[in-house]
Amino acid sequence: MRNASETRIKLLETAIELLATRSYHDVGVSDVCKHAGVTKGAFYHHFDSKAALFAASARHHWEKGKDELRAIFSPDVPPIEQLNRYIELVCNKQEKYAVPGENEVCVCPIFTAGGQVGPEDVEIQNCSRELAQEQIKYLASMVRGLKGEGMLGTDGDVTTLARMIFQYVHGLLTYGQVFNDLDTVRSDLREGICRILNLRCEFKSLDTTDAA
Amino acid sequence: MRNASETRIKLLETAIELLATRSYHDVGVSDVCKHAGVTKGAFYHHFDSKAALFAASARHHWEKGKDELRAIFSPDVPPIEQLNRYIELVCNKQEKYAVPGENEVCVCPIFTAGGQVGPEDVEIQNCSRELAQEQIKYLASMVRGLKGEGMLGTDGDVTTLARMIFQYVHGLLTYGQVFNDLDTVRSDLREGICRILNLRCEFKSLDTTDAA
DNA sequence: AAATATGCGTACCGGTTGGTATTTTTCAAG
DNA sequence: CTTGAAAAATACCAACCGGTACGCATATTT
Repeated sequence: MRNASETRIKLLETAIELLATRSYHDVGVSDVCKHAGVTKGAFYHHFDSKAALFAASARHHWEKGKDELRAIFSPDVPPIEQLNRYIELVCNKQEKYAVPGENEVCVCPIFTAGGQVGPEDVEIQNCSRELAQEQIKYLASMVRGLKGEGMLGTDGDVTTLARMIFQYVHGLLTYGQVFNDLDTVRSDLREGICRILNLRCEFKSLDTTDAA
Repeated sequence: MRNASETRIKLLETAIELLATRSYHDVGVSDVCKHAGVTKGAFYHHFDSKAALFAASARHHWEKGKDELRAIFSPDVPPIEQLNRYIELVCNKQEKYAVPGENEVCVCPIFTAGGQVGPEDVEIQNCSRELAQEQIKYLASMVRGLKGEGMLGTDGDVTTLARMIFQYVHGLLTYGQVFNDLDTVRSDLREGICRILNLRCEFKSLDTTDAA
């Protein structure tokens, strides 16, 4: 009777890990078990179903990363710096979850899964929507900040812009995954976001001291 | 022995149709057969495998739509009009393949499938990449046109911009599919593309007579 | 210490799915 | 009309996968 919550967490994190580079259907319960070093008996002791695992897994992953997000999008951080850190965060995730040589690029496992299951898997879809919206909220606060400091060339609804960034980043990552091309992801990420925001040229550089 | 090529085409088109609203794994060979009104015997007479069907299906779909694309991106059509027609095309696909009430939004079946299969399904992935690149080429010619007429606010590499539009549209459609929200797709599509292109405000309207 | 509950392993089941073997039908050439 | 090959139907299989039954060990309770 080893530590129960430890096993549970191991399963949760293994699930997300595998989902980052493979599709929902490609990641089987047995896969997760094998990688987590437990058996199916243990699995179904902790979770009711495969869908339940991935929903719980997504929420766990989100909660774990929430502090990081809060730190990045904190009001203490200047908006332009928030943007830089967000971009850096996306890149860091690549290094963390991608498998160099095999799967160079990983997507947002939560949101992607939402698009890979049918309407019968309501649990997954709801989770996907919910967390996407939360992420967009954080982005919106950043956009509001940038707008407040007059860094956006053209006007635009804050929420719409945040949603567009989310959409773009997701599309970019999918592109990167299909082409297995991390370099393009890296180079397009910043420019794509800046274009959507219509960020004034003088603020586009990495150097945040420009903002002064 | 009914018309052989007819059944073959029926299978090809049924496959794409189903793939537009469901994931690659959710669309079974039996599904395709049932919807196409043939049996598995007929199916495996025409195709070697499920992967072969979808690869062929994607190419067929692409070839069928190529004339339309050529018409839209023809040098005879003013660039701004090309953009309008492209946006309209994406919306029209929605009306054609989406299932109102159930699946409001459909994604590009070819490219999406590429992200849903693992590296073992090389056939599908290659096809996905190939056709994505072709589509980007068409977009690039449009971007080049817009740039040539000085309609783009900031400078940018033509191919990069085309790729970004592709990425964005794909991300937007996935978003629409997950949230089952066609309205957002419609409203974000134009604005998102215009922002990526940084299209000068005076050309943003639908009315192409502005360009004069 | 007996009783009980929890954590987890082993073995297995039922349904689905991609794919095959075999037969029947259809059509066209000789 | 015969023949032969393509087209398509029927029936079937092996593999896989999500899920279950059940047993056993370790902890917790009484």
